[in-house]
Amino acid sequence: MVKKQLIMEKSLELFVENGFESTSVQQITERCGISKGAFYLHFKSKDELIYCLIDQFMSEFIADVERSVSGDTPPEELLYNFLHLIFSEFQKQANIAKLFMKEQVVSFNKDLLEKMQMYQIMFNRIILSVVQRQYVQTDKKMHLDIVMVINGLTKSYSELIFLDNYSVDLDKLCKSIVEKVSIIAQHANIHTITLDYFASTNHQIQITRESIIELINEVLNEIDDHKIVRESLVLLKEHLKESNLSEVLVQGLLKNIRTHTRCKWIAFLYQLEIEKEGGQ
Amino acid sequence: MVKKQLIMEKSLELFVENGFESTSVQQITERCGISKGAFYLHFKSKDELIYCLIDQFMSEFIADVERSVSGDTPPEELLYNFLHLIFSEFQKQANIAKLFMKEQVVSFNKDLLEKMQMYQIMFNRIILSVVQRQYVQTDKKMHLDIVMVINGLTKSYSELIFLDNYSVDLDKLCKSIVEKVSIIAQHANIHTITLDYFASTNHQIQITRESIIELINEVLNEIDDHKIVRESLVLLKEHLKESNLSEVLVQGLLKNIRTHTRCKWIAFLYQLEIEKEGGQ
DNA sequence: TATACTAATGACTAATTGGTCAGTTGTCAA
DNA sequence: TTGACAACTGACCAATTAGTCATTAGTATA
Repeated sequence: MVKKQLIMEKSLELFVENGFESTSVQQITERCGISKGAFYLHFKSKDELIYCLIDQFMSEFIADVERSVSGDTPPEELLYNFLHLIFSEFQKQANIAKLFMKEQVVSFNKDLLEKMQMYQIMFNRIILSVVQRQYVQTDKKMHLDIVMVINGLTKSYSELIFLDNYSVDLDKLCKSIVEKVSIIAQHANIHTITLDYFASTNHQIQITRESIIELINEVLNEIDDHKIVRESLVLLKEHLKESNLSEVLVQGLLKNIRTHTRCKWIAFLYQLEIEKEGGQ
Repeated sequence: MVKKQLIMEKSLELFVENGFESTSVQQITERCGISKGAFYLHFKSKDELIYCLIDQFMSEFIADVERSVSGDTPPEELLYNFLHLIFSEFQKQANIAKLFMKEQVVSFNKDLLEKMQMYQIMFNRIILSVVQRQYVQTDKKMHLDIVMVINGLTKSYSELIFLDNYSVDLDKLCKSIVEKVSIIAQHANIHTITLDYFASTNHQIQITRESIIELINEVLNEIDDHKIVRESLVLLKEHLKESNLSEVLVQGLLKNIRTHTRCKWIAFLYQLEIEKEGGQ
């Protein structure tokens, strides 16, 4: 399995350097010092590689972001925590962050495109929930515009830092963005986006119990170690079908699996699903 | 020459649909209903096509932007004018605007990359000059951060409107952005970017008299009609070498050529060059 | 009609692409 | 030493690519 990681790392470098389309499998295998056949031992196709690369990063990333602004954070620290996590995660995974900034949606296959869209929506949802909690005083009509401001500032500062290699003090940067957003939340009156935008994009994302079960099965096939994680997953899967566990037990099981990187995404979707059920 | 325009239009469509790398010359010629040979009658290579496409749009775009915030605009309207021009220009040239948002710098050849970088710097300079004039009261240390805010907001709202097809009232949108930026200019205190960033990027852009003369010669070869434009260009070229005209005459000649789309860029660079000279 | 010219064609090439698979290598246990 | 097995190789394939060029079509002038 270590070779698979090697391929992912080296190919990521090449994608950042030359773009996805312009990087050939040949180039990847050369940089890895392996043969072409070895590549196809680990990935069914070049498309699967890019899909893996993005999915692995994004599922973990979104789940981390979600946790950084979870219920037990004081409302006034939400945005700061959110920003800090994003920028430090970008710093840790500089290559894939750059790939996201440079390469855009074009030229990805349909599956990946849909997935990306879903991540985008989830991301916006998280930001919206941050805004709703941190800026309770602000008129709700402004909330979506504030989401746009956060999105825009994050984007332009990210590019400055990671593409232009401008070095800043992370703490100061986050504080400065929080300051700007807070000022706007306090004083701005003109809003341009209405909730129908979110409504129109939200219904596109379909999380079903079946899709989560499928995901769990996938992960169960992949991990062999970690008895606790395996058994928790099995129990959670059971619960999805039969609803045979109390809430507190489910929360415990979710905490069990969240430590495993491959499960963060499942935990996130699971939480969303049971919240949806509870709300109805 | 009408066929060249056809190629540019149709190829632009395809680039937006599939990306630059994934669009083959074959596809372009098919959509145009012409043969492969005909394509290479108008463009030396596929690279030249994309270069033309971007350069033609950008040179005109930047020059228009620059004019929209020129000296005779009341300071309090500068940012509004700037934003309004950008968004309405994007609306007019929706396809190429989308291309810029979707396709990023990767996979372009070196020449084009340098050019793009130059445009980016010019763009930032224009925004900075807007900020400096409209927000004179604001601490200068905040100016670059305000530039970042404008950049970020423009970017995220553009994507919302042009990629997600969210329709908004242009006037209201611009007012809302101006409001946000003004609020930040008034209240924000934490700044994260220092002028050394601009200093470090600015020296990269080298406009020499020779390069302007070269540009003028290029355009002279391309346009046959328009006697006034031709003669103005020749006189301006002379003046670059000999400095034989008074400032007021030069300004008049610049006004003569600015009406011609292919000359807007030259006029812009020329203005920059003579200002540089005057300042020294 | 004959000539001269440009505009346009599309079969062609050489190179590269993603992907395959018969065969080789290395590493175990028996 | 043998045999079984998985990891790995790289020559190979069909498809596609950007770009070329001998040929043809169309048109204006003589």
